[in-house]
Amino acid sequence: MISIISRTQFVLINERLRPFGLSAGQFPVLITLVVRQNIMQDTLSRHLHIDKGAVARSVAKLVGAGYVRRITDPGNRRAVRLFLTKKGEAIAPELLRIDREWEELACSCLSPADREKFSLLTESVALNCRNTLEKMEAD
Amino acid sequence: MISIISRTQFVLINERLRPFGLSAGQFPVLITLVVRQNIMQDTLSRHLHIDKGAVARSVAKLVGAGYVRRITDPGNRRAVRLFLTKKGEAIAPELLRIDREWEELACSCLSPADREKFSLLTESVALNCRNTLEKMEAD
DNA sequence: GGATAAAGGTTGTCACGGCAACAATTTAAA
DNA sequence: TTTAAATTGTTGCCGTGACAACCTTTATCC
Repeated sequence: MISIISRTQFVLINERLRPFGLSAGQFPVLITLVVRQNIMQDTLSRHLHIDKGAVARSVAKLVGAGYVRRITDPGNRRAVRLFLTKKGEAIAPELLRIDREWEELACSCLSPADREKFSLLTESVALNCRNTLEKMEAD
Repeated sequence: MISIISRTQFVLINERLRPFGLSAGQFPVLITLVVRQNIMQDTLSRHLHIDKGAVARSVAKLVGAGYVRRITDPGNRRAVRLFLTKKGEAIAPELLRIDREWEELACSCLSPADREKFSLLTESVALNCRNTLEKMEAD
């Protein structure tokens, strides 16, 4: 069931981002940068629990499409800091709207109390999954 | 958060199926056949909400690996009916165990009441997602 | 019976994330 | 100070599901 939800999100986001020349893979990175800029790719990768390689590719696409700039970190030449461009900032409201649209599409069948509950439980499970998996990988 | 859970499941199932020469993409099909055989690919696709092409590929792999047989439907030459082979039946207990392992990994952080709640809410959301998306596609 | 539409499965193409390997840089340890 | 380990980002490869197009068969309609 979980993967149905996940896949459906992918389809919707893909469709909504197409007019911007983007696709679903770039959404998590973009929406994170809308909320907070000046972060490294590695931070993004860890925050989103997405593989470094995938983040790098996503960022490369966003840079290529003109929505994101990379600035080399002044204190660490390996690292880059990510910022939205003007073009990126211009679509931020639409990205947030798409995010809410998805939320509404997914949870319109739930009462407000159940929405809150679902959100909390989902977060618990997600973090538990990551923690357990990381523990297993350390073994 | 939902995609984190989904991706984690993928990683775990991938690892658990590797000794059988299989991967996560085949798991939904296999586990469905453990529960119920003699179904068509199209039925599988609709039941799992996975694209026909993806199901066809998954089935092809399972057939190639010796876990599943295809029998042409006696009343409809387009359709095939899917059955587990002896080899497939032999690993059925392990598949069910893996399924439970995943469930435990994901939900070990929840109380039994919350597990039940999460399961119900997830199912509601998933079906709502599919229904809404299909309605959108009909427009 | 013939024409058209729908159904069941196959194959091509694409973008995606995971895993792995790598290079360059930075940090930690000896 | 030197060496080893860790960090940051890049690229290769793989399997996956979505979308599309296609072929054959079946169903529907006139």
